[in-house]
Amino acid sequence: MLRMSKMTDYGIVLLTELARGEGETRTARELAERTRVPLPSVSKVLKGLQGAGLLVSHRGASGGYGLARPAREIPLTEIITALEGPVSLTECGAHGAHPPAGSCELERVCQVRGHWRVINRTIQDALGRLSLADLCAPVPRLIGLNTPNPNPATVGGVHS
Amino acid sequence: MLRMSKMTDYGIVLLTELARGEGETRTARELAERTRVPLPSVSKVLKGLQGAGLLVSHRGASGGYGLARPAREIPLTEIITALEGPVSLTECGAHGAHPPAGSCELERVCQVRGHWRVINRTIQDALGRLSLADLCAPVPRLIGLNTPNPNPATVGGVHS
DNA sequence: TTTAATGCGGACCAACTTAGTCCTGTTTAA
DNA sequence: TTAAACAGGACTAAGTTGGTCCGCATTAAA
Repeated sequence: MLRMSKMTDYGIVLLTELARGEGETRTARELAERTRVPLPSVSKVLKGLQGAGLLVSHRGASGGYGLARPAREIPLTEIITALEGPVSLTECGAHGAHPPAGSCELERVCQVRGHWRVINRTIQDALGRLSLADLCAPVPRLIGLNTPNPNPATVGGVHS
Repeated sequence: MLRMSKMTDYGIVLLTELARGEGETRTARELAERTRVPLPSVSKVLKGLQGAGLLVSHRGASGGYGLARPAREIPLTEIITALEGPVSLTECGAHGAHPPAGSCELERVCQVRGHWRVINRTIQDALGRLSLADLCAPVPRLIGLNTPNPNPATVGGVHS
């Protein structure tokens, strides 16, 4: 588990497809055909991405969707956040510094909260270092993610 | 979103409580009282952790639960995996190398899959570097998670 | 030997979430 | 004027989740 929703998954597939077309706008139908994602779902996801400012839409005949920014400037975190809210493994870390008071009834006794901030931040950093453009590149091992430290941008810098 | 289930959250709270007692066994009731987690849920979670080999249980009067290993040797990934299955943002990366054939109907056309392997691996690594013992330590900034890395690639800050 | 405390295993349910469908607008190029 | 396309919902079926409850098995201690 610990999964993204299917819609988010779709969203990423659709965005990469769009990004491959560099600047071209695509209709929902077209994207559905290319990616095999069912059209109504495509439509729903694209609406969401448009609302979040990642896509621009053109209505009317020969309308469609296009990236609002170059793929290089769209971090993966932003995509995920747009489609399923803040990236945070726990409820209590999701709303910035102050969770709505009382939202976690264990607040008073919970000894672990402080750590989640760090963990969530780590994951956000890891995801944030990948851009949509990276996801379009054919080779999967482009970034020195785990490989012990070829460059400074190693994800998370967790290495004790 | 991208949340752990509440049960997993409970599990971690319970384990840290247990770890604080170094070697002592605790009854489910006792843990429920200390953590304010409802007893039936405590019971359910502890059963799960026992089944996964993280806890040992002693039945009968004056029984209870204890850690199966020193807290230092229990990585966070293992806890999460025990309670909600493999840590993987996407379905298709969850079952090791081969997803059950056909489980993802986009398999043929999906251009993104390779990347998920890397991303999932990254998150697993990040979580795996923290042990239960780390979560018990009072100070949250013990590990140089982000700090040694004041580089510009920070994105995550979705919610300030 | 009896008793009471404790974990074990499962069935069960209500509430919520998710994915997917569908419909009626509105906009716009041709 | 028309048809293609997005906008914004309402709606539904299926699945998941959190939580409750029960009877059984085990065991320390009285």
